[in-house]
Amino acid sequence: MNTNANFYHRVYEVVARVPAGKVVTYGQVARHLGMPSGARAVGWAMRQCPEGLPWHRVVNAQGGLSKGEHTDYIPLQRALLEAEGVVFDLQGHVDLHTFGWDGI
DNA sequence: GGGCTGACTGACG
DNA sequence: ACGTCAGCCAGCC
Repeated sequence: MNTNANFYHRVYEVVARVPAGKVVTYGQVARHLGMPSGARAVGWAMRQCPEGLPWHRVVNAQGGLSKGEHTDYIPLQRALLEAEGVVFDLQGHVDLHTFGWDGI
């Protein structure tokens, strides 16, 4: 197993396994890695923004990048998710009950 | 070794 | 529903 892999590497593994049209939350990924409260650490890993990684499938617990420090990538993420079939509501967030990937 | 920052989350008023 | 505080983990100075 890749248990020896670094924390951020595991994050990329999980995100890369997220199917198109589905989204996962930082806390969900963190929880999967064994850190239920390590959502910030996951966010730090995402901040690296490695190419080839579907970072747009990673959203916050609200179902979107609603508001925060870096909001410039929100419209980009929304465009990418919509291209995969994800639907945003009038509030600008995704329904995690429908598009939330429970295969994690 | 100590402190600060950050693509977060949950709880409280 | 909204604004604010504290907690959490990894990396960097």
